[in-house]
Amino acid sequence: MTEEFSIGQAAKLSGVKVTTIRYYESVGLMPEPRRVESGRRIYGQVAVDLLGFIRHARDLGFSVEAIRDLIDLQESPGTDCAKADELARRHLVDTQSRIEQLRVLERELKRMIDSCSGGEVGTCEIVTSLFDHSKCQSDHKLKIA
Amino acid sequence: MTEEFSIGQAAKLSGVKVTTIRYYESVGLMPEPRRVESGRRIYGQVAVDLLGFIRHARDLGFSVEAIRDLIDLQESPGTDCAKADELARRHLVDTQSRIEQLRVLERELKRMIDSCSGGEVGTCEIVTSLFDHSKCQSDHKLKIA
DNA sequence: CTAATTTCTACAGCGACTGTAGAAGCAAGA
DNA sequence: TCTTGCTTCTACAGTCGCTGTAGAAATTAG
Repeated sequence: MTEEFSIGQAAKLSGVKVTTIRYYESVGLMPEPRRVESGRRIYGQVAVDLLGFIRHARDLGFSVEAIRDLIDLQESPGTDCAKADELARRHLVDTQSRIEQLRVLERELKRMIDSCSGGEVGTCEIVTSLFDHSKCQSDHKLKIA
Repeated sequence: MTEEFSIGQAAKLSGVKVTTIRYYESVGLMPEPRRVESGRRIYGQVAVDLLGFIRHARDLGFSVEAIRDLIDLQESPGTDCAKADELARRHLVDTQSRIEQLRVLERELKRMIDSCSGGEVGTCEIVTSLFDHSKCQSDHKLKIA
């Protein structure tokens, strides 16, 4: 006989919080589980594994939408995995460009902090350089994701 | 006589969208502007500069809360700039740790993509490694900010 | 048996906006 | 003058990925 878990046990086993599990169900990422007579959810090992999959993918920064796609893929194991590859690659590209953005911010912040010599706000480089657009190259092109 | 700008002109000059300007006003980041008789907002150069300041700070990833602090500081120019320095430093630390997180993700995504040799989803490394927890070191410790 | 914990539903809130709807103002061309 | 089309106005809902709240019912531990 296969094991059955309460939502709390599933949460502990998968590392996904109880409330988050219910949220995933509400947005259709998790299938609706069976219930005991009183209405409480019961999960089997398959559901717990799926939760682990979701958590792992979220840890890797995949959006819920992307995870939905990955689950769909995973549920038709005969398919070519080009789609999964593409999802991962796109996500990699996103990640890399986000890193690039943040590195520009890092440089600019360091510059601001370095040129702040203490003293008064009126002459503080950190404050004035925010007003003075021209000192910075990191404008417009960047979006904070 | 000082120039006056409509919200649309202020938006163009500052690079902050019209709707976003109204949003900043609604959360108290921008002061309530004067209005013409019909109710339309009018802005002066000072307000436009402030919008530029806000945009620049947002581009640098400062939260609206942090910007509120920076504006308060900037409005009392006799103060010591230690607070601004601290805000910038904390933001730098946040930025750097975010970069570190993303680098871990980048490595893991690359590993997944490299080990995917095409073929079927059932054996695809991208899908299976999401199920197989143990292959990855980037768990639990990371939070997607 | 009681107290504590878990679970349930339904809804509001977070941050930083963006989008929608419907009304009113305003400038330029026919 | 009329019309067309742009801008602006308010107020509210939606985005994402949850988290927190309230109040009730079920279960478990002592």
